[in-house]
Amino acid sequence: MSHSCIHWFRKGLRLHDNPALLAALRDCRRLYPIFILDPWFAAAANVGINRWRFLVGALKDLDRSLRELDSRLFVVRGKPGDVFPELFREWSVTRLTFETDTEPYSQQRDKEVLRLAEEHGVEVIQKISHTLYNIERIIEENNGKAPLTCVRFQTVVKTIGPPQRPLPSPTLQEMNGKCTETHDEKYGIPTLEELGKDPQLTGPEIYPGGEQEALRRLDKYMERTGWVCSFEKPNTSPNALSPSTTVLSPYLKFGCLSVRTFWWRLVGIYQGKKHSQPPVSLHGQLLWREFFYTAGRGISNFDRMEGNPVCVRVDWDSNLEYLSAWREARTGFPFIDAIMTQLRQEGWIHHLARHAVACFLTRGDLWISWEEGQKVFEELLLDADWALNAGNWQWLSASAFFHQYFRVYSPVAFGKKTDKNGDYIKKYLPILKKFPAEYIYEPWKAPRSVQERAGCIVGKDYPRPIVEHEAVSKKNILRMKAAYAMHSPDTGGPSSKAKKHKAVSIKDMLTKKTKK
DNA sequence: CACATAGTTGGGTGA
DNA sequence: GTCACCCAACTATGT
Repeated sequence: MSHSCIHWFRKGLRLHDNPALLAALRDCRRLYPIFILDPWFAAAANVGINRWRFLVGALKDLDRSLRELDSRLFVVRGKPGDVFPELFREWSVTRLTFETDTEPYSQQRDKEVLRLAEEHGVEVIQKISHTLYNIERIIEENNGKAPLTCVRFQTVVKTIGPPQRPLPSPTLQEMNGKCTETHDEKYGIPTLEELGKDPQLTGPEIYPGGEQEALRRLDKYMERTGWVCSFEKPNTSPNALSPSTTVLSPYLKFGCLSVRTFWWRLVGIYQGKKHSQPPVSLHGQLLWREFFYTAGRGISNFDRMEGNPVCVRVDWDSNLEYLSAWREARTGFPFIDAIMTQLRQEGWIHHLARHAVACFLTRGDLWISWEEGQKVFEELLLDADWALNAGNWQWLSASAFFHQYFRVYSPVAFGKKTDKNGDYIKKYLPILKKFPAEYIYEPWKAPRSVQERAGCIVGKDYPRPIVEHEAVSKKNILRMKAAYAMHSPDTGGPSSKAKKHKAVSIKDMLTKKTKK
């Protein structure tokens, strides 16, 4: 019982399955659970108000749970590099624990903190619990490179074996009497005002942050065992009026929910039953998360086109007018605008809805760089997660992982498959509420008399489409073809393959002829 | 090295 | 409503 410990919460905003927190409690006399908030960084960060609210909710929930265990959360203001030396001295700290984070930003930050800890004679314990696997181990098992296909990824993790089981939360007995300082102001939970956000600007809080809500939500969905066993992602609807999937992603992103807890709960439900398989099953969804975490760790410049070895170089346009129209939900395509409205208001949209708007922004129609889309999602999504965001944007823009660029989502046809009447559009774009179903996806095609009866004139009350989908997408497929011709999968850059490409095309033509 | 195969979730058409 | 097929021809991986 000799240690004075800081447990540093960053992600992993939970008590369940928190190995670093449990490590802090061993031989511990005093425990300081902290969260560091850099007000300068907060003001500059590309984080929308909904995600701030989610974070504040998660911190409040964490503080409440810690109080039940006779402890408290200390929210420390400042930069980690400035804060730690002070705290080490003030609290006579001998040990620092935190969860491993594989993002480049975090790696760099933690490197500096490790140095400071060493300087102050503080022992550091890091534990892996944000991912199912040790991401570095996956890369090692794949000969030092991140796998680029899901099949390969699955093969590699199979050799490692099943993920570790989740650990129990600390008990009152373990925590008791280790927190003697009380505080209200200095280390209190921040308000939205303190973060420079106007709480008036928030909508209804559909997905409140916090571990308690995460576990409640998990329980709610895991009760439906039939649904869980038959879950296949492509068969869920992007435009259901209430989410057709679990919306556990924001809770996984902040670590309010442990991915291992989720994984093993699914194992329990699958046990002895016929169930869907990765990559489309719920287990599959968690493996996709690992897949992109691995890519983010193993591929340099993963959130950019330049210097990113797996990313095809495309001559994207910069078109502020198109970009703003997309971001502000006024492209004139109701399906796209409804999705972008839901994103801004609620902070979550279905995965396939993300596909539709991402394809539209990039290779499908507007020919704008996926990096611009990445920034908008980074701001507005509650579940914005660095590696997943970058990876999925590359996927959808056919820049990496996915290469069948001739498969284009139609901003008109795609939504009709699961919402013929356009109820989803009417929910998020009330101006179109009175449009008859046959015109709801293409209001510009409605005769003037129909528009008048619906009380919505296209071009006045709702925008005309900013591009003509059919014409643009055909042209863009050819532009993708050109980009691929210039791309070398080995070096990333423009390449020697341009020459080789001609020969390949001729060869393809020949084989085609012989086939026929 | 050559070659075959598969790839989480496209759209359109016609049977 | 469901399915097979075509569109045109990509990359990563495995044999």
